[in-house]
Amino acid sequence: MVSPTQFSAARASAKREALLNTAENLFARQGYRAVGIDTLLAEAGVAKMTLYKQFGSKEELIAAVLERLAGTIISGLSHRLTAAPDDPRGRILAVFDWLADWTGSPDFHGCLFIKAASEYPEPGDRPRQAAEAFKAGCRDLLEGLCRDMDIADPLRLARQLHLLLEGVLVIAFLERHPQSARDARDAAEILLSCSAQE
Amino acid sequence: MVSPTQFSAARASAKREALLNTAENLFARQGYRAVGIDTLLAEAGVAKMTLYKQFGSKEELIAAVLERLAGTIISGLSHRLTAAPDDPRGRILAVFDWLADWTGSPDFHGCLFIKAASEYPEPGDRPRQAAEAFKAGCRDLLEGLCRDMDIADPLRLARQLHLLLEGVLVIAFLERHPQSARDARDAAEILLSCSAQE
DNA sequence: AAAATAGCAGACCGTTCTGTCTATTCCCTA
DNA sequence: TAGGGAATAGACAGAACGGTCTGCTATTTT
Repeated sequence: MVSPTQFSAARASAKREALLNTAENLFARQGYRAVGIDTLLAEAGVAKMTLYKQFGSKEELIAAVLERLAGTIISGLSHRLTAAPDDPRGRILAVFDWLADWTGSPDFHGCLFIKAASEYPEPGDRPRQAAEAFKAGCRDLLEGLCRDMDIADPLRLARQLHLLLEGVLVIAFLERHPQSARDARDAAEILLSCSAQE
Repeated sequence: MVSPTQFSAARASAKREALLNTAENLFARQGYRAVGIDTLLAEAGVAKMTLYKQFGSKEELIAAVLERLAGTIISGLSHRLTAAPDDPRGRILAVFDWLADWTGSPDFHGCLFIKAASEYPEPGDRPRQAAEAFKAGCRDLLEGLCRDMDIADPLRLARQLHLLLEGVLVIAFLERHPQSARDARDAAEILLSCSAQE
C-alpha cells in the first residue's frame, strides 16, 4: 500500500525529474545562461512555481542537475569497473574505454561540469562548487585505482591520468570525434608501464 | 608626415584596443554571456556605436578578442621556444614550462577558448570557430615539435601531449594551483622517452 | 460528503539584454 | 576661420531575463 504522502512525493518527484531531465538536455546543448527558464519550463511542461518550490533558483537547479549527473556518471563508471579485469592495470585502462564510449556517444556535448565552472566562475557559485566536487571525485577514483598498483608515487600517476581524462573531454568536445580517447588510452598504457618500472 | 586618414585610424584603433582589452578582462573573469555590453562599454569608456561600427555584434567582438589572443599566445610561446635548447626533447618540455607560467599567473582564469566553445557551442558560432582554430593551431605547433624527434608516430605523440596540455588548462582553472603543469611535464617526459624507444 | 490543504498554471513585476537612432561634438581641411 | 564629415554619447526600442503573486484545481482527511 502506498501512503498519501508517498503518493504526493511521487507526483512531485515526477515533475522534479522532468525538470532535471529537460534542464540537463538543454543546458548540455546550448549552455546555462543561454537557456532561459521560460524555455525550460515550456519544454518540460512544468509550472514556474514548481521550479522555484523545488529548487529555489536557477543556479540551484543547475547545481541539482550537476549533482544528479555526477552520481550517474560515477556509478556508471564504477559499475563498469566491476566487469573489468581484476588486475589494477586493466581496471585503469577500462576507465579510458569507458571514456571513449562516453565521448563517442551522439549525445555527448562536452563536459557539463567544465562548462558550469566556466559560466559560474566565482568560488561561491553553486554550479562551480558542484563542478569542483565532481572533478575531485574523479581524481579520488583514479587515486584509488592507482593505489592498487605497486608503484612509488600512485598519487602522481593518478593526477597524470586525470589530466589525460580532462584533455579528452575538451578535445572530444572541440573536434567531435573519439580519436582522443584512444590516444589517451595509449598514453595511459605508457605511463602505467613506466611508473611500474621506476 | 602622418596623413589624416592614418591619424583617424590611429584614434579609432585606440578605442578598438580599449574595447578588446576590457572585453578580454571581463570575459575572462565573468564569462561571455554574464557580461553585458553596457558594462563593457562603461569600463572601456567607449560609446556603444563605436562597438557596433568596429565589430558589428557582440559575438564578432568575442571572436576578435579570441583571434587577437590566439596570436598573442602563439607568438609568446614561439618566442619562448627560440630561447629553449636546440634538442627537440628540450623544446617540447619548454612548452610545459611555459604552460606552468601561464596557468600559474594571477590573471589566469581558465582558457578563454574552451569557455567560448562552451557558451557558443553551435558549429556556425564565430566564437566556437575561433576556439577550434586556436586549438588546431596548438596541435599543429606540437606536431611540428614532435616531427623533429626521430620517432615512429610523431603525430600520435603530439595528440597525446595536446591532451595533457588541455588537461592542465582545465585542472589549473578548477583547482587554482599550478601543480598540474608539473605533473603534465613529468608525464610528457615519460611519453617522450618511451616513444623514442619504440 | 464537506472542508482543508497543497501544488498547479499563467499573468505579472521590475530589470537587463542586444542592438538602433539621433543630436552633438570634435577634428581635419581648405 | 569656416565648413564638412566622422565618431561620439546617451536616449530609446523590443524582447527576454529571473523571480513573485494570485487564483484555481485536485487530492486528502474528517
